[in-house]
Amino acid sequence: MAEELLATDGRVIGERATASRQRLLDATLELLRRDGVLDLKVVDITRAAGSAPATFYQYFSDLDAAILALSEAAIDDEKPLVEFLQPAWSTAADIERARAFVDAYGEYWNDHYAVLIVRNLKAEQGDVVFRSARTRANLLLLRRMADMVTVGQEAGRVPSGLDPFAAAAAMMAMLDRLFAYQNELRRRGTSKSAQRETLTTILFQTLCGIAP
Amino acid sequence: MAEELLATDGRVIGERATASRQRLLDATLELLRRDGVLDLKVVDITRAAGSAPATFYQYFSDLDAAILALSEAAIDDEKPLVEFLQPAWSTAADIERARAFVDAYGEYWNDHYAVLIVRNLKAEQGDVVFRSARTRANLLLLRRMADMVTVGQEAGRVPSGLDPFAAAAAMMAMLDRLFAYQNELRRRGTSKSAQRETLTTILFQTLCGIAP
DNA sequence: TCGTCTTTCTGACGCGCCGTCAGATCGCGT
DNA sequence: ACGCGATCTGACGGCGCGTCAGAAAGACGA
Repeated sequence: MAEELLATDGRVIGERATASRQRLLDATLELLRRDGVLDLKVVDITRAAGSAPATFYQYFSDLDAAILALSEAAIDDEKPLVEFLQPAWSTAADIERARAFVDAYGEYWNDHYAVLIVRNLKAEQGDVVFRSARTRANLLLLRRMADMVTVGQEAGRVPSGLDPFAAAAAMMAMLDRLFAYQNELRRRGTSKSAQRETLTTILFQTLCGIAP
Repeated sequence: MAEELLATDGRVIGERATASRQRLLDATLELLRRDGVLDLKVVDITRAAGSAPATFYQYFSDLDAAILALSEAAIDDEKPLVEFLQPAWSTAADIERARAFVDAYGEYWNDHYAVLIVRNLKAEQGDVVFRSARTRANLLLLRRMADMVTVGQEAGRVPSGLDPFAAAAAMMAMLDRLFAYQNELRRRGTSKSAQRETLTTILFQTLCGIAP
């Protein structure tokens, strides 16, 4: 652990510098939450962190580098979610585990939405570095889900027309956007719990092949 | 039709001005495709359109306004998709219509992804204008899908745990990201047709309640 | 306590884009 | 050919970017 953090000039940084770097990251996250990427400015970040603009460039080559660092931090919180997916759901009783997974994913998304939105944007626009960050973040979950589909297919519960990995990706896509439509749903009078229940049902049915 | 287009100062614009405006929109779209939002600059747009920077501001109050105009244009191409959803799929034979819908949606997304990505980003970040644009674009489809779920529930094919509108939103979310994971899928060796088949199956099963 | 060396921070600068305004240019109607 | 509304533009002040040389802050031995 205690990764050897580097400054942009390549030198290993000490304790004080690490603290400064972290203050900059904190400020970046806060402003990203408040203003969104499009209005994110390094001057504002350094103002918020109480340092000079030049300091920012000592630790990050540009804004992207800082956002990427935040993305990497988010990955750590995604990994534990895989626990909900193994062993594979196989009986109707496993619906509880599906519900727990949906809840946990929602919480994860809620904690990190500001960063995840940007990471996904960059990945979709073809940025290789961000794409690889997303892949690294999602691959564990994707693989588990794909395995669940395969298991379900072997048991004859899941339609053989499903490509396991594509189905997993479809479910991730659905979850990734769990909150994208939240306001529309709220306005239509759909409660949060109805939304959660709906996602659970679709997920369970698709991955496990059993309609609750 | 032939909307009365306005300049930023409120006057109705004539033929020549409309052409200029359109040239600016075309350039905006092209650069949006090529560089993404984050690197989109009005100087570049006007350079590409062969006019002075000031001209841009004659027709759009800022970059957002131009992107919004592009979003509105995309809506027209989304509306026809509703035809695939009515009347509601009710028999196993309707799977063909589901497949056609998935294809059509994919094509629609392909034509407009650059704009749609930005529209969704803005909507997710709380921009009211863009959120309303997205709602207007999606509401027809969402309503139809929700109706299909209700019909399926009444026929006892679809789990009653599904909230019709939330399920529709989940399917839209999944489709919205049809291409977000495309590269990951391609790299894993999942063919385009397998992906299409998978989406069709999930969509059909969720909305219609029949596993193909 | 002091001097020196290393680490870390910063003020200031040149550059390029933003958004605005006053005035130039266009082209239609007569 | 002239006049006038419609349309376009060059130029400008302001601001954020990213860089660099050097200042400040600690660490450490004497």
